[in-house]
Amino acid sequence: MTLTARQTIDSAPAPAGEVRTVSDIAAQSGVAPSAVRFYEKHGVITAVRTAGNQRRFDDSAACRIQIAKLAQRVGLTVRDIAELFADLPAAPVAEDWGRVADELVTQAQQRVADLTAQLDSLGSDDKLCEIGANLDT
Amino acid sequence: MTLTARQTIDSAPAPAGEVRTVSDIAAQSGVAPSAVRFYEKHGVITAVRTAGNQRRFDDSAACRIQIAKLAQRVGLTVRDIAELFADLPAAPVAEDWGRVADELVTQAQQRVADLTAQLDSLGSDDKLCEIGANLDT
DNA sequence: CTCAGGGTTGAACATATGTTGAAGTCAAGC
DNA sequence: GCTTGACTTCAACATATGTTCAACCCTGAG
Repeated sequence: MTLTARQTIDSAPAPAGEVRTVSDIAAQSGVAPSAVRFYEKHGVITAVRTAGNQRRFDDSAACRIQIAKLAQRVGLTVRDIAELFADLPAAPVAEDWGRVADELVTQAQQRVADLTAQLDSLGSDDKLCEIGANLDT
Repeated sequence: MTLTARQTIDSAPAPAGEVRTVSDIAAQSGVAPSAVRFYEKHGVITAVRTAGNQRRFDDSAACRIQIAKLAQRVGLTVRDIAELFADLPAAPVAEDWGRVADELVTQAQQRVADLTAQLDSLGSDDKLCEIGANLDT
């Protein structure tokens, strides 16, 4: 452990609310603290570290997690979600959230569109799936 | 193993195509044989057994699996899918497939509707998620 | 009947998504 | 400066969704 002069974060001008701990985010987002650590590990949220190596989150973390839980319900994986958030700035503004929300809804709708298209093609007569066979009984 | 007079299945009047093996279904549906066994174990498909204890499927099995893969993409679990198929008759007719497809699309659309509703409520000002905060910078 | 190819089970492994617990460190009030 | 509660990491466990492997059994063609 050669920790080379790590300095406390409040030497940087934190924009305002940068003091959320793991428990804070867990409480705000309604998941377990272990899940918060899991999401950080997988890039869904990001943290800065205190001089003592503890995670500190900003307000956006709880929001990201709540969106992530919604995204999972429509079939996105944690990796998908991390990518969805990839272009979110550190301190997102309403516009940024709107873009992410739009993109998420678009992806979800695309999946449903794929679903209906594939179901249709499964039902079409020249396809593999004999939906509509044995009509002679 | 007290096997009490197990008799061959072709003593019953099989409706026509009841001779698909695991490999057949795997090939037809584009998944691995191990997945076919997995889906049977979890109630997504059903099999009858030969006198020698081998699985035999009808044509609907491949179709169920293809639908199952689509359903997974929109967030349904294998359990969800087994339930979705619960009211499918043994030899489904086009109508039956149609009902299942409709139900699946409905569920998928419901999930997207939930997504948009929840995203909206996250964005609304009196809610937890301060989407639209730090507009003072 | 024999034999080759494919089926059976069960266990171990693999990935995704988390949770729990142990052992140790940090932070903050007194 | 101590104490207590929260935080750290790491490993093990747990569930969902499969795959792979070993050992053994069935089926069907010749």
